[in-house]
Amino acid sequence: MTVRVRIAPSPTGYLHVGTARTALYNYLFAKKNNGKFILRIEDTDVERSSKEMTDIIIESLKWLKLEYDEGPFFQSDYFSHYIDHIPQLEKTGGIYRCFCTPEELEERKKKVIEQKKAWKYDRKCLNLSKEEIEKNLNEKKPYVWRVFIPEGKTYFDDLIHGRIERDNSEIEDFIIVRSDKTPVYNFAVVVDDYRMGVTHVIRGDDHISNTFKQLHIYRLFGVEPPKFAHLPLILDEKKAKLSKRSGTVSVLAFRDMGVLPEAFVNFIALIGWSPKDNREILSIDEMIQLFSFENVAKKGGVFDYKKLEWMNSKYITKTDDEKLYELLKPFYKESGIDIENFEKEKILKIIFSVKEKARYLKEFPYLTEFFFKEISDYDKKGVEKFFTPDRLSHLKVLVKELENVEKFTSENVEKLYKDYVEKNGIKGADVIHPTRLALSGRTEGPSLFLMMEIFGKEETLKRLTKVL
RNA sequence: GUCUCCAUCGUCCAGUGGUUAGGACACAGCUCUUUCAAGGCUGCGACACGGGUUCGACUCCCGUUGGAGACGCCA
Repeated sequence: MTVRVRIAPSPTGYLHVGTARTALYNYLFAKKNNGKFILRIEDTDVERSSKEMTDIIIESLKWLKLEYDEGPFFQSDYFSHYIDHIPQLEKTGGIYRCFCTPEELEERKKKVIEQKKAWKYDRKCLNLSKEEIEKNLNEKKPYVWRVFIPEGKTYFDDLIHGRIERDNSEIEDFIIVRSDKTPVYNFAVVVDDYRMGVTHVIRGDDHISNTFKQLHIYRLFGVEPPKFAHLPLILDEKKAKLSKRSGTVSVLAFRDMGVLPEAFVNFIALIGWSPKDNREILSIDEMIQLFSFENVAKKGGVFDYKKLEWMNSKYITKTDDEKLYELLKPFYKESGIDIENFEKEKILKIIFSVKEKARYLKEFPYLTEFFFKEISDYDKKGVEKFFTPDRLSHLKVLVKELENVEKFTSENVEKLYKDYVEKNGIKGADVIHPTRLALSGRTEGPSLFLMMEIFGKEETLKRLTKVL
């Protein structure tokens, strides 16, 4: 039997980091087993679903390079389809009409909770007589369909947790069809997963309680349920389920910060899973190779921004300059610099000069902005420290010598500085720091001699002369 | 509150009866260096607790405690 898995986000918000990781694990499992990865949009909540969000979800998946083999399918396209199954289920005697209004329910629920008891639907409509039902129907009273939960126990063997069991008395007679005839999540999921031949349901463990309900629907259909794997949740610093309130959770927000998709995927993969040998940097192919539920943790994991930063900087460092050039265009544009207006070779060198420092692509413009604009203000402390009379007098001499350099390469410039320092018995820092400050206005930055080469002779001399 | 899940360094993971309990991030120090980073080295730092089982428990069982999740005509 070929493996078929799905990711089933609801288009009521951006693609969440947690959903992204669920998608990743589904993807890894599918690829590992030569199976199919399906995208299904769970939009049965018409009120809260939107086309924009659907587009964002698709765009997010695309950015992550988690390509789906089938879909996207939309549950809203099958609305009538779900209801078609009701007569079949009714015949089993496993579902029943409930005419209780939300208001009535609310009232009864309140009373029960006041007595500090757990609320569960009280089955008021379970044993309505044929006549009563007819009467209600004739009066056009709205009703929902509920599943009757018999006595006993419900259990399943989770691929990650092992057997999970729950007494049926803990499961209420839940609703599968709303009074407006639309299916509720638990019902739509079962119908779809079955229709699509989903073999493994891999989802967050916040769905465990839904699984029990869904199992009862499978039972009524007389159909073998799929295998389940409930993933531990991704947590925030406070160890609560990661949510909008926890900070940035939208996948595209990470893209916009300049996180590389490969780094992001690598990072989220490692929350809740790791290869046996503790490797940290893994390509998607390696992950596919190594993925197994045996290595998936049961415990929820905190989303550690610091580690993401570290990993992203690793990926940036190893990305080649040409590729970075392409990726960086929008980030520079956003800060008002059109790098395509400059000589590409020069931009490539600029990128190279700071790529080991950047943690996010977004940092490049700031890290390199002095290459693109004249310096008007110099670091205050730096000025006090480095623009002293003695140091400036050295610079003055250096400027003259620099003028005579024919090939203005970092090697040649460096040699010139080294020779000068030795000849005059001073410290390299005494001329290097003032030079850096004059060129960039900063006390820190890329390798100085490389900077000089990038600026070229003319611009270097211009900037140096300006501070003398 | 009820039910379910979970429990190794601050954080993410290794560890599946006998280990000096390992790696990574973070943090601190040292080193390298023209600066900041990066790199290299070192350090700090954990088996929640209590009972069993066993010759022997971080590893198995049971409790306790703690944390999380679910308790919608949301998904």
